[in-house]
Amino acid sequence: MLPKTYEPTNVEEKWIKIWQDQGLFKPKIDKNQKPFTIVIPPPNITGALHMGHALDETLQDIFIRYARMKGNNAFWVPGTDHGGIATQNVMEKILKAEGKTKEEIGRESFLERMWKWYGECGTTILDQLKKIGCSIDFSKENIRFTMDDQRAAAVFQAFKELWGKGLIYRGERMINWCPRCYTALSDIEVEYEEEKSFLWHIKYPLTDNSGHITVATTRPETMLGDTAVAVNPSDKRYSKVIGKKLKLPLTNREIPIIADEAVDVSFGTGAVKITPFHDPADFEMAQRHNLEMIQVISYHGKMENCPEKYLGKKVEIARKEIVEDLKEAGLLEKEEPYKHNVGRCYRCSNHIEPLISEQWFVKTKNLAKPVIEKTKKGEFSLYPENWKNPFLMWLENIKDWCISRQIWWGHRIPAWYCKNCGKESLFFDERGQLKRVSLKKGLKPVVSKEKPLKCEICGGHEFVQDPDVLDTWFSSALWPMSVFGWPEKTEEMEYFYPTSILVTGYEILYLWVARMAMSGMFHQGKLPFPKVYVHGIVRDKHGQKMSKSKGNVINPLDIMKKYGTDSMRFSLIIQAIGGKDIPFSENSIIGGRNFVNKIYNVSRFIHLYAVKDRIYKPDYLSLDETDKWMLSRFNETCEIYSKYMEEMMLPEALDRIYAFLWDEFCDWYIEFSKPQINSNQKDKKLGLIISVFTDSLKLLHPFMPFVTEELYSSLSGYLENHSNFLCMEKLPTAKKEFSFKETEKKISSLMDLIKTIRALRAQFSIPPSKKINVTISADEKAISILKELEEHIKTLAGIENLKIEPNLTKPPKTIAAVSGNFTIYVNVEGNIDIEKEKIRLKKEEKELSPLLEKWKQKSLDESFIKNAPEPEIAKLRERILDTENKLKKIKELAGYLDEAF
RNA sequence: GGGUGGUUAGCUCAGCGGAAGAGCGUUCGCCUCACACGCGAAAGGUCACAGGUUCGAACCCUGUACCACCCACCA
Repeated sequence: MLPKTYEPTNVEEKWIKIWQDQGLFKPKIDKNQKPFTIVIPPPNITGALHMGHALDETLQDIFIRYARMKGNNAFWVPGTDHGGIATQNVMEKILKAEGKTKEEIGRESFLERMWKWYGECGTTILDQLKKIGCSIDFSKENIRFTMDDQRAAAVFQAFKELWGKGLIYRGERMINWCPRCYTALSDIEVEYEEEKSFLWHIKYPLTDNSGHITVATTRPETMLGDTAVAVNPSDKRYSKVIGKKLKLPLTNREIPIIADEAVDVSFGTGAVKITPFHDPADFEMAQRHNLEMIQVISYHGKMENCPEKYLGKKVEIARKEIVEDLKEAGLLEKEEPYKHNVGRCYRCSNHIEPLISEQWFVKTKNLAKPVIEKTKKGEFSLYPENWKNPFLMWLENIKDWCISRQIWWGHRIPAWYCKNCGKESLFFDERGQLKRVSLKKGLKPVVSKEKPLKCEICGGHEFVQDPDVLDTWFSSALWPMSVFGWPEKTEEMEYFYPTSILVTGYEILYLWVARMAMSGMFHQGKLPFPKVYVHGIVRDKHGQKMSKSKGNVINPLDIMKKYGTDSMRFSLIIQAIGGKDIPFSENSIIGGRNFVNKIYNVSRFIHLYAVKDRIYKPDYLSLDETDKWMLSRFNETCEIYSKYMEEMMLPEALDRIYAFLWDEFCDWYIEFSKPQINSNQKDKKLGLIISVFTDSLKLLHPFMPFVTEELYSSLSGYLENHSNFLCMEKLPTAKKEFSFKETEKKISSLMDLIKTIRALRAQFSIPPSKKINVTISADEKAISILKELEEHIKTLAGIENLKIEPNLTKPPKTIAAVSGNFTIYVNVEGNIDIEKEKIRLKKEEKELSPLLEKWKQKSLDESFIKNAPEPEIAKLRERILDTENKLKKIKELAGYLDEAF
């Protein structure tokens, strides 16, 4: 005898191994078959997968398995991402734990450690993908990595092509600098967060001693780098001082008062301190007015180029001291509580310093254009559609992309410099390593994959490579091409590109999706995929983002271990409606776990009655009414399922199978069938049960691969035709000949009847073990329908003797209820509380009467009759008739009550 | 400041023009020979608020109020 509850662990391990060993998911190029391809959003090799990955991978696996079972040549391209800053940070932490820094061990050995880490962590991640059930071929040669040789070739090619067309340039711009990660970031790698702070009002004295000007700032420490104060030219308060000079407090410098339209008269004091080096708006203004720019905050986030007192101090500390010093000098007018947005690094959460720096950029305006066009034309679509507008808006306002990072882990920028020509432009550290490059003095980079042999300008032979690496998203942007071997003209590229769909979370829509689309258009003239399925973020049960610091992280590995992968997949997907965020808690898995157990028990039921190694087939020539009902329900389920799947409405499709299997198949059909399973009808019934159940498993398989594969395999011995693997089976489709609408109506009224009797039993506390005697009355026609279903009523309502008679008046010693056209009389012995019974009937009457009145009024309403569609009117009339009938019967019953007992 | 989504049962959310739904939780009765991770029966909702369109509105329109997220250089 099988255990009562499903044990997922061994089953999952078994199928992971078998699927791989059989090579079922190996990519194959077959020009006669249509490919269905998804490239995985490569997980960063930063550690373990989280709940968001579980969702992302599950969604993709569903698309892939569904496509495979539909008969497409499905290929899910796996791989991992080197993950730039994020991964470097992980390694820095590891080193710190060992008491080392990356500077101490040097660039080369640091990179060695990183590659070793990739070896370990990459494997861990692939193992976890297996556990999630991903139908990926995990053989080594199929796994891609954003930094392996082939991907490196793609990165170089892309860089060269962009450089060749003048779309990559190096320039000095205001960029976002993370002092913690010690690198520049692109604009979209900064996260803004509201912070409570102060607006400090500081007095700047005029040099002519004619008074002072008060400026308001949220960053007093930057005043040390002020090179002007700006006012609006139309601001009468300041018209007389424009052009005068101010003495910059705490320093010996003098700065001018300038006039600029950008200054908001109504904000603060209407006078703005201008720190060109450390504020984007000030930088622009400085360019208009040709102001000096002084860097007072270093790349390490410490004060520099400033009075001795603050030199080398961290920004936060300098801020406090400066405010104190101003207060002491009587120059702090007020300290106003103030909320404002502060930029934080998306990788380490530290404060971002905007500052001016020479970096590599990609010109994006023209790259975005073709993508905008494709999107507007509908050739590129996002699901859900709500993302279309934000996506377009972002592309339309796109800014140049800073692609250089001052870290070590990543694709080194393929730019080389002649040491001889670069005497004034190349800066080396004490170890002789190139640490900084400036092209301001006209040094020309040579873009090349290998070290150039000879300088074309001076004939020199010594070259050094740019010390920076590329933004990790630069290689990710090429992923849908690089995975197929681009820029080589490979067969894979030819066959699989463009891919079919991309599945990812909305948080990387701009960071990744937009850039893939641009790269695809630029390098291939084709989008990498026609549509994107955008899903939400897995949050905790309160809707909070999961984070280590909040301590609300749920680890998918723990969940899978405890409840099984199928349960987790079910629970995630059933909630993933419309791409919304998912509030996930351990509690929400229980529904999935229960469902897995439920279907497992269906197989248990089958095994209990079926004879081993015997073939069971449905006999479609001798179907009874319940068989037809069930086939018809399954048929509709197939129809709805495939409609939803085609529209990418996965949760809705899953919900339909769930409801079919649990409510219709288990709760009704199996129950209907039980008496016949103990009779000579057994084989026939089992045949149908097995057939419909295994077909349901097929529909369910993309969502819950392990349990369905396991059950299918355990049942396949009963099947006349079956594949070796459920995952390679063909999906069942709806068949017209199995749609029995009349039968559905009939059975539905039968179900109502049974429910009414059960309710009656519950109301009068008749224990389930006690069989009852029942008489059902109705008109002749309805009676004839009931007669053939008599047995089902008896078993499902716990009836000993059932009499079905036309037009009967209430027999003595019975309680009664009305269901549709039927009046039900249940014999009772002993004492029944007549008052209670009266109250029950009165209550029902009270509920129905006003409704009936309302409907009657409506049916008489001329404008309703005139405007409403015909079926609607008919429906209402039928409802009125039924209700009138029912009310009449209820009143009759109430009347009889007194004499009947 | 702009944009997007949300406000429906105690909780998490479906439904998006024709009698208010699911899962979990709650109450009552059942270890009925697949399943107590189960079965049966129930309780529980002026569908945020105010107008409007319509024969008819949770659903469409217009406002309002909160909530969430995204974008934006207001010091």
